[in-house]
Amino acid sequence: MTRKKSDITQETILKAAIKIFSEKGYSAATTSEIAKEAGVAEGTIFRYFSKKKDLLYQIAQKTIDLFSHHIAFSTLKEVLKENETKDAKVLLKALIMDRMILFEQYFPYIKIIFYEAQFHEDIQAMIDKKIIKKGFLLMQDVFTQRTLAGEFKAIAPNVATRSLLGMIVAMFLQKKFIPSHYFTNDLEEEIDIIIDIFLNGIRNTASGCISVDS
Amino acid sequence: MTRKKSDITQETILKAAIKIFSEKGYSAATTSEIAKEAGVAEGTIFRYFSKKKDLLYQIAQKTIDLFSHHIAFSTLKEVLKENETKDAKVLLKALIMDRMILFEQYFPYIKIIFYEAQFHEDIQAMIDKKIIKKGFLLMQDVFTQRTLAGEFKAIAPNVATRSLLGMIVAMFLQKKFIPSHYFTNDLEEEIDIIIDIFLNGIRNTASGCISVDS
DNA sequence: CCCAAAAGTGAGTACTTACTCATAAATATA
DNA sequence: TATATTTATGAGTAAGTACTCACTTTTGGG
Repeated sequence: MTRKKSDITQETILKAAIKIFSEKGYSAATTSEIAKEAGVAEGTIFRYFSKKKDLLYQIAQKTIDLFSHHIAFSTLKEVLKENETKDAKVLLKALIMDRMILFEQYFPYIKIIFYEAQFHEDIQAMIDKKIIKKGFLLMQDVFTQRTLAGEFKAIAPNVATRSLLGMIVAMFLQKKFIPSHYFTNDLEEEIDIIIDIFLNGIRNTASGCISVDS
Repeated sequence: MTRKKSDITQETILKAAIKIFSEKGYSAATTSEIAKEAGVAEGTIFRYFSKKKDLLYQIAQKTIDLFSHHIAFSTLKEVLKENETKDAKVLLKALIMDRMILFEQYFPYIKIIFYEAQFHEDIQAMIDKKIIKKGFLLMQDVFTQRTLAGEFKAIAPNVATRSLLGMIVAMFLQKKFIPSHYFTNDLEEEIDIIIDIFLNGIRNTASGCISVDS
């Protein structure tokens, strides 16, 4: 059995809305433009979404659920489990690569919900509860575990998580918005540098610390 | 001699616009609301700014100039010079505290221009040229200098700069938007942790490296 | 092929928006 | 005080805007 026509139309409209919202922002986007992008009459939109705001909320809901349940934490957990016993360097690389793919793939979605979260407290609360908190908890487990094992210092795991995230997001945004003259051409090389900073710092250990590599 | 009345009115309108823009975003903000906030008639706005967009551009221009010339780089340079010979820890702390104060003070301005940069390529170009590039160049000097002195590793200075910035911005945004349950109550303590991560990494040096503190 | 239900349409509506302009008020000049 | 200039006003306007609804088209089962 083929999918119901109404489902297809609804999805087409949602996709068009995501495109226009992420290009112009929610407020500057118009329903007529979304209709044009979707290839339907303007009235059709309102058969599926009672208000313009409903479009935004459904996009937010969908994106957050997507991240929360199916993709984000299942692959994240997998990556974490796969590399549980491996070196921190290997674990972090797998982790970051996994996150980069997600970011890249869902960039329009992410742009919309993170921007609109500013103005809609309910969206903000959803992101906080279903993405940030969960993600942080998972990461904190990793840090706590390796701290107990003596591999990591006893640094506040939330600060460590947020710092790593900050470095990655900064890289990603630079790649997206000002890719011109700041980057090494190789993404993996750059990630390696970030991991090295995160694990070992930028201070020259030769001067004050004798490194014993395995 | 007192200031011309027209200058005062113009500034009042600009301030009102900054408030409304940063609260609702440029598109969702209305000229009638800005007029109300400024305590003037709607028509008055258009005696000083021919279009609504002119408001945005003047705000952007003003903010970028402010950052570029007067406040940002003069104090940044001062901080750098003052701490030139001191320990990296001291330098970075002075640097971050200085940036935090700026961020805090001009948060509404920053919000507006960084958000609208997405949609206005000219604003994006201005930010890139007058803030990001200049700031990065200054920071890179610091890193290059200390790398040559053997204090820092030979890590790509742009990546190092961006990583440090990413960690700070991540902290700042968390402080602004989700201050509830992630933070140690003490900001300075948190900055110390970030600097420690940045300089020494989170890996436990005791296991593979013998630290020699001064 | 028929017809009822489902899906789609787009002109129309009530409202808001950025922006104008003739007029009024405030201020400066003499 | 009288007059010229600058500054401020807010009703008015044309151009959207989100959203409605009477109507048409499409779909699928008997």
